[in-house]
Formats: sequence, C-alpha cells, structure tokens
Amino acid sequence: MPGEKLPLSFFSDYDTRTLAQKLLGCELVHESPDGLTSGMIVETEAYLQDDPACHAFNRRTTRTEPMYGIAGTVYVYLIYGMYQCFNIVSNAEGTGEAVLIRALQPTAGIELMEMRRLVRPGKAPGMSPTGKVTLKELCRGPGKLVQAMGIERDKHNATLLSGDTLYLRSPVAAPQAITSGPRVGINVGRELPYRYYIKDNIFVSKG
DNA sequence: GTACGGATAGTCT
DNA sequence: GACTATCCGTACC
Repeated sequence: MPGEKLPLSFFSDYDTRTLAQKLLGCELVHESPDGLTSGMIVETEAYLQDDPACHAFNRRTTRTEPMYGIAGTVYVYLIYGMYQCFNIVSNAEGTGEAVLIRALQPTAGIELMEMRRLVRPGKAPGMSPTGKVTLKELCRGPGKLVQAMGIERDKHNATLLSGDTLYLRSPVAAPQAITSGPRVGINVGRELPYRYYIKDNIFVSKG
C-alpha cells in the first residue's frame, strides 16, 4: 500500500543494488522530540561486501559491526570528523552490505529542517537573505540530510526502522526514470556504477 | 553559475 | 602516523 510504513522484511527482500533502487521514492520519516520531519529518497549508493569502497570490505571491526546485522539496521558513520552519513544495512545477517542515503526531497517539517540547518549569518551558496538555506539545499547531500532530519548517533545500530521513531514509508507514486552512475567522492571502486538517483530531480546532489 | 582550500576525528596499520 | 571523503565560505567568472 502506498504511504504505509515499510516492514523490516522489505529490506531483506532484495539484494543490495536492487534495494538501493527500490528505496528511491520511499519516504524517510523521523518522529523526533522536536517534531516530525520527512523526505522522499531521491539518491542512494550501494556498498557491497566485495567492493573496496565498502567499509566492511576489510575484516569485521567494531565500527562496521552494525553492517553485519539484519537488513534494516541503521549504520551511521562519521565523515571528515564533522558530518554523519546515514546508511541502511542490507542483505543477510553476517554480510557487510548497506545502502547510503545521499539526498532527500523534503516533504514535511520544512521549518524544523531549516532550523537544524541554520549556519552562521552571512552570504553562502543556497542561503536566502533570511539566513536559511533554500528548500533545494536542505537535504541535498548525505551530511546535510542527516543534519536536517535530526538523525543522531544514537540511531547507529538501531535494530528497527519500522515501528520506531525512524522508519520508511512506501512510495506514494513510483519514481519516474532511475539513472545510475559512479558513486560520489570515493577513490577506490569509483568505476562501479552503484549510485542510483531519480532522473531530473532537482534535489539530487549531482545531476 | 563553477573552483578550490580548510576544518576535523575516529579507525586501523 | 596514514587514511578517509562533506560542507562551507570565499573567490572568481
């Protein structure tokens, strides 16, 4: 049913690359103490066990442990020492694969997202005269969407996406054309076309 | 509109 | 001690 909370089984129904495409058009919802925010997933990247760009490519460590959990586990990692990236673990338990969520099209809680994304006053790309970033820039990038959605590190290794404060809803309408290409910002494995996004959607981080 | 330098910290070798 | 890869702010066109 369109718009329904997705059961945990959804995440184990597909292999990682298929899941990365199935997630496009789904709505990520966070019911935080500050209020509800949500956005439609418009851009994802798949990270596979045999893929050198995958955090779980090398041996199993404490940091990547959640990646080996059941499909639907949340994996949040720190990048550049300043930003977080939000991933949904995929494939069978014991396999270290995940889908990185790279961009959202905001659907609810816009004002709250703007508050969370406030940067210091001044001129910057995508910033309106009022000091708020534009709608287009709110969730256009993995670090930005984590900030806008208010996803904290306590969500790391959360066991469920359904029935909790952070969950997904099935697409209201099937996404239009899906395009794939090289993943963003990585060196190793850059030749693998594991990035998927909704064609011509302006909320995608890179066309 | 594009280009690039700086900030930053956890993880593993 | 090496390695990692995003956002912001300034510069410039």
